[in-house]
Amino acid sequence: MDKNWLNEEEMQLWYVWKCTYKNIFGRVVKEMSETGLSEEGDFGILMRLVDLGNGELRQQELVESMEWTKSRLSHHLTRMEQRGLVLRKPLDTGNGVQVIITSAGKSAVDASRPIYANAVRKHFLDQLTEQDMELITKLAQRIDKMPAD
Amino acid sequence: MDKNWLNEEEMQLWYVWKCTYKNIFGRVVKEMSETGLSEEGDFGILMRLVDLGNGELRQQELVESMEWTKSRLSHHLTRMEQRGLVLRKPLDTGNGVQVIITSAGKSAVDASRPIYANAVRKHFLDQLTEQDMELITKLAQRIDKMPAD
DNA sequence: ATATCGAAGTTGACGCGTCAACCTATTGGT
DNA sequence: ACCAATAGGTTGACGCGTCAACTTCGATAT
Repeated sequence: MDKNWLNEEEMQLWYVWKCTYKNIFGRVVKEMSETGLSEEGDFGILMRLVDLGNGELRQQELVESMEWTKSRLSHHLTRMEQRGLVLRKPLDTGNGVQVIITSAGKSAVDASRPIYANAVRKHFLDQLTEQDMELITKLAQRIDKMPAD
Repeated sequence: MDKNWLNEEEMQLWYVWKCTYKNIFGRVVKEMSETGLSEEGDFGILMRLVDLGNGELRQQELVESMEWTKSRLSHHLTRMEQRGLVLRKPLDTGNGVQVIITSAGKSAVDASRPIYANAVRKHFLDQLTEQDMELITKLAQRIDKMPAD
């Protein structure tokens, strides 16, 4: 009963939680890989461009909506630009950069959407009972409320 | 009701789940950072060396126990060796490498254990209801049973 | 002995994230 | 008009993971 160590069960629960997350997320990522787009980055960005901005958004808006750092986004956009998924255009009205989806980007996100939806359903949503969903929502609220310290 | 898209609630639940994980894990990682050891890698390896092997283990045993690839472990050990946390010695009995914790490694893991325990409790265990724990356990079983495809 | 095969590790290249430093417009105060 | 501060982005270095290619050392069969 050492207060300074985790006992077997505590360790186990922590471990199981991490594994479960990684399994689910890993499976979704794996199914997404056939689309050539990554789940968090590529797909997240392209989807936002289309759904929120009808094809284009300011870089700053993307940063806020994704809760990424500007650095991370900048790096990622550079890579996506090289792959021909988006292009960047300096705003004429002063500071700022407009991110615009290319036709290749549009095709990619269109093709990926059903695959994404299926993967998330199959590996996550379909595995949850109604009660599970409620618990997850409540847990999320509790965690959100906690100071990150 | 497009079967090929995720609707608002589905999207939301998936998002919330990912955020919750990242929040919890991120907070634990952050508290660990003051120890100079990473949670998954450094601490996981050192802890296993001590608890499973009384200070040393074969690289292959580490690989199995951590469920890492040998490549990942090799890279990580190279970095840890450079930091003076472990050292590697070729086995005289043929193939294989023995990983041995250094005194610096031992001190580091000793000092980190309580910090780790506190962080996991504070940000994870203490936030869970009995019901949540059950959810996690049951979900894990369901997920494990599923073929990864 | 020899050829083969598999187990154990290493290596290099690449994509991803973070961090700190930096650049350059715009804005607000005096 | 001028100076400082801030907002918006970029860049370079570094650690981390993955993947594929490669080495090296047994074990096993012939």
